[in-house]
Amino acid sequence: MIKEIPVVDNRRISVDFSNYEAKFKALADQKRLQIIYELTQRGNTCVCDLVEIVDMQQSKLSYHLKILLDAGLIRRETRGTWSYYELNTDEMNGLLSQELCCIFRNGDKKSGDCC
Amino acid sequence: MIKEIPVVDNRRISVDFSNYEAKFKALADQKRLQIIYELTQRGNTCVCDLVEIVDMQQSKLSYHLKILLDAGLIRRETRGTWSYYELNTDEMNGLLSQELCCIFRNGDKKSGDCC
DNA sequence: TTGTTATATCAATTTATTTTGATTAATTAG
DNA sequence: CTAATTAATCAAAATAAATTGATATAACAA
Repeated sequence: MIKEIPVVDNRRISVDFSNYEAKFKALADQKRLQIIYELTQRGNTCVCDLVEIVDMQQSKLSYHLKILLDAGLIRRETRGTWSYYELNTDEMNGLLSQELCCIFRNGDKKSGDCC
Repeated sequence: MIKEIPVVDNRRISVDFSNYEAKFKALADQKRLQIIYELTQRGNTCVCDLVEIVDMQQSKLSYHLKILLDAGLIRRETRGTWSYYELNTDEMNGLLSQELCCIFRNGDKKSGDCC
């Protein structure tokens, strides 16, 4: 069988795909999906509450929040000794389909709410 | 600080989130994203071609294709000794945003193509 | 200051995933 | 039949990610 040698744009693959890899990796865990689900439902939430909501030991929760934060899927806001986390709506909406609305993302500004 | 004890629906989390976990896990790898990208561009593609396109050894490619197949993100069709893989359009479109059109998914039937 | 709370980080361990090369199974060609 | 080809699977090794308990840091209260 005679084949064309395909041209593969390696720069794109290494630069661009790694970005998506980090984001999907952050989503690729049930505990983190649960965290995202709760943030989708509740909006801005204190870690002190999240510990109980997701029933996870503190250092473990902190580890998973960091992965979501580093991937840019959530945002942190610190008030005193408290940390509050919320979804990064733009990132999540740019990544996930409308069908996941109210599970792992919220509505778009334009099209309004979805649930 | 007085807190409400939150009610967490554990059945939902274990049953439902695990399904999404598997799908996002399948997406959480640069090599698999590259495979998906190529299938998005090319449509139905033979493994014999894919080996060269993504420049990956055969057993490794087979391993990654299986992960995508098991997650339901792609479909296989066998003709003789050849295997052809293509995107599972419905699954990918139900999962990923319109913004990822022509990278990791294609257009919807209704709204037409996106690139 | 001293003690307490909230949360992040660290190091060690455990667990899961990926890679590799070899083998197997199925199909086809000679 | 025998040899060659395609692609899946297997077991071992290598790599990566998650869990745990302990510690560190910073803010605040007494």
